[in-house]
Amino acid sequence: MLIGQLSQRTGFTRDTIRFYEKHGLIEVPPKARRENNYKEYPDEVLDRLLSIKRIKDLGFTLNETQEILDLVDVDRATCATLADKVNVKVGAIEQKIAELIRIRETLRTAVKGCLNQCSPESDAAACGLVVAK
Amino acid sequence: MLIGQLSQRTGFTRDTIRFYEKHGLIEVPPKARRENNYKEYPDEVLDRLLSIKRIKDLGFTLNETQEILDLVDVDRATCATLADKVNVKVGAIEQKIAELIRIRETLRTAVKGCLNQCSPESDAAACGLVVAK
DNA sequence: CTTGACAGTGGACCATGCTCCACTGCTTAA
DNA sequence: TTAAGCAGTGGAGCATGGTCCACTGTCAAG
Repeated sequence: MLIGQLSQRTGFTRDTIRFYEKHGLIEVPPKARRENNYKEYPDEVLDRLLSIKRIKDLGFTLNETQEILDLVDVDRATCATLADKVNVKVGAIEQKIAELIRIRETLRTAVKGCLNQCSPESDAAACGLVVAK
Repeated sequence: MLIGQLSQRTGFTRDTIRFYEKHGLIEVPPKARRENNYKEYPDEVLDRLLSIKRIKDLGFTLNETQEILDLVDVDRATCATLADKVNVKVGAIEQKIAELIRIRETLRTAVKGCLNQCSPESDAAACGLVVAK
């Protein structure tokens, strides 16, 4: 399969696919060239790209994505190992959620405090809504 | 005040303060130089940096931070205007939270599905925990 | 007088994840 | 034959938020 096909089937642009190739997320066997020097991507690369898409959509970075794929492909990881990795990520996500909730509450509280103290036309510099007093 | 003092009092490194200066988050009056060419930062810069710190800690980007400060300092914004801006940010934060929760649930579901189907020693490639099948 | 700590400037570099560009070569249809 | 469209390569550039480095100048203590 040529890169255009691969692009169509995965939704990644050619540039993105080449970017992934540069960065080792996908590999093309060095021999996989047509006579005209075009790369012939094997079906496994298609699968790999679809996996990358799935994993990325789950909020993993490209580095993490590569780690996960290597865990599975290279290290032939067990379900337990992979589940551990996913659980670590779940923990990280929960921290982020907690942090965002904290920030949201701070902002909400600040707005409420402003509404109580100030008229809508008050000078924002004075009420300490966001800016330090 | 010299930059070292400013750094101590704000917790920003000199490099960071200079970075903010380059990018227009803080401004030093061109005349504010000692004879030896050292910059004499007025107290307003200290306040400004403390505001930047507060706003950044609330999850705003540097660009947003600058916009907020300009709104207050340059446009002498009202509380209503600023509160609007903050509410927009709250909305954005809520979207992020929702997205993270969605991802967390997907991951949790995947792990559960794996636990049901596979023994811990099963080959991770087979169970579709994360990798596309 | 020398040494260290501080000040100044400009620019390079880091991670992240692409995106775009230039320049070239191959293929295919009108 | 010529033009469009796809393929290849290498490298630059973008946004974000710094960090670090080199090189130079100044100041204060011993």
